[in-house]
Amino acid sequence: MTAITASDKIVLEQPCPIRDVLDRIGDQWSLLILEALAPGTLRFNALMREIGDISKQMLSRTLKQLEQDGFITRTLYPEVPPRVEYTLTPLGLSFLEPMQQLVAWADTHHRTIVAARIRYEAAQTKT
Amino acid sequence: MTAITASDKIVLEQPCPIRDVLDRIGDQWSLLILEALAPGTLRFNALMREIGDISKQMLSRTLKQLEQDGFITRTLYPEVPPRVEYTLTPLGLSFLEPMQQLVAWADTHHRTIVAARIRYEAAQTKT
DNA sequence: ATATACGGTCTAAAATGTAGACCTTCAGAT
DNA sequence: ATCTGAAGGTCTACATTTTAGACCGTATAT
Repeated sequence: MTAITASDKIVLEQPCPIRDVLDRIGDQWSLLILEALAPGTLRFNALMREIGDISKQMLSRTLKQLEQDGFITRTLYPEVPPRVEYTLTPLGLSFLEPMQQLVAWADTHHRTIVAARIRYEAAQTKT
Repeated sequence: MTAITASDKIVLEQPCPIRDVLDRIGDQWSLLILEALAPGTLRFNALMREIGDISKQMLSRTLKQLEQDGFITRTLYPEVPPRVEYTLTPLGLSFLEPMQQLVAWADTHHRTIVAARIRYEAAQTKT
């Protein structure tokens, strides 16, 4: 299911193009990272702070994947201490539009969803 | 991160509404299931066949979560053998629109993504 | 002298996902 | 009469993924 195998080989393409893309961005962190980068370039630790509860390893891995797929660029400034900046590419920027629609939908409907959860829980509890 | 704890209690709401929603639908299977239900009602095993490589357990669990959150309804017809139908609710239907945009984006850009992977791999390979 | 920040990697442990056996009941094939 | 298969799941054991946290090197601030 993942696009990186144990031996770290890149799976270049999967049978279904839709799944190929959704599998990559439909994980726990990708959307959150892209959203964090929407306002502009950020450094590694700034991203960690922005997202709040992601582990370094997952941030590092997910950034690498997003870079592989061309959503972001990684720029290393060989200073000391090193500075690394992550920026959305044109592809990443173009992705923002459908993603913002999703975010807008989430914002509009989350009350309804919370209500559904309460209703569901109530239905389970009785009996 | 998940909305269901080990003791199967429902987490009714999370601090950030966007994450509350994205966490739920941003897993491996939710989008795929909603997409499969877009054309109309489907039964459990029909969904399995439609999606192809989902395990029974994950299908069962994900459907339960989607039902909790009000995206789908589950209707059990107490026949023998039992028939269970899953259908999008109005909320689920309203979600289709932003999701289709995402799918359309994926369809449009997946060639670019595959190209980016090839470029990345080439860049890694040379020493 | 010590602590902190930078951007990670590594390891061990915890959480999550998978495959496949199993359950009940009935219809249809042998 | 017996066996098979399908329905919609659950349960268990195993595999994979994620997490938390130590560690690395250098340099500035205290």
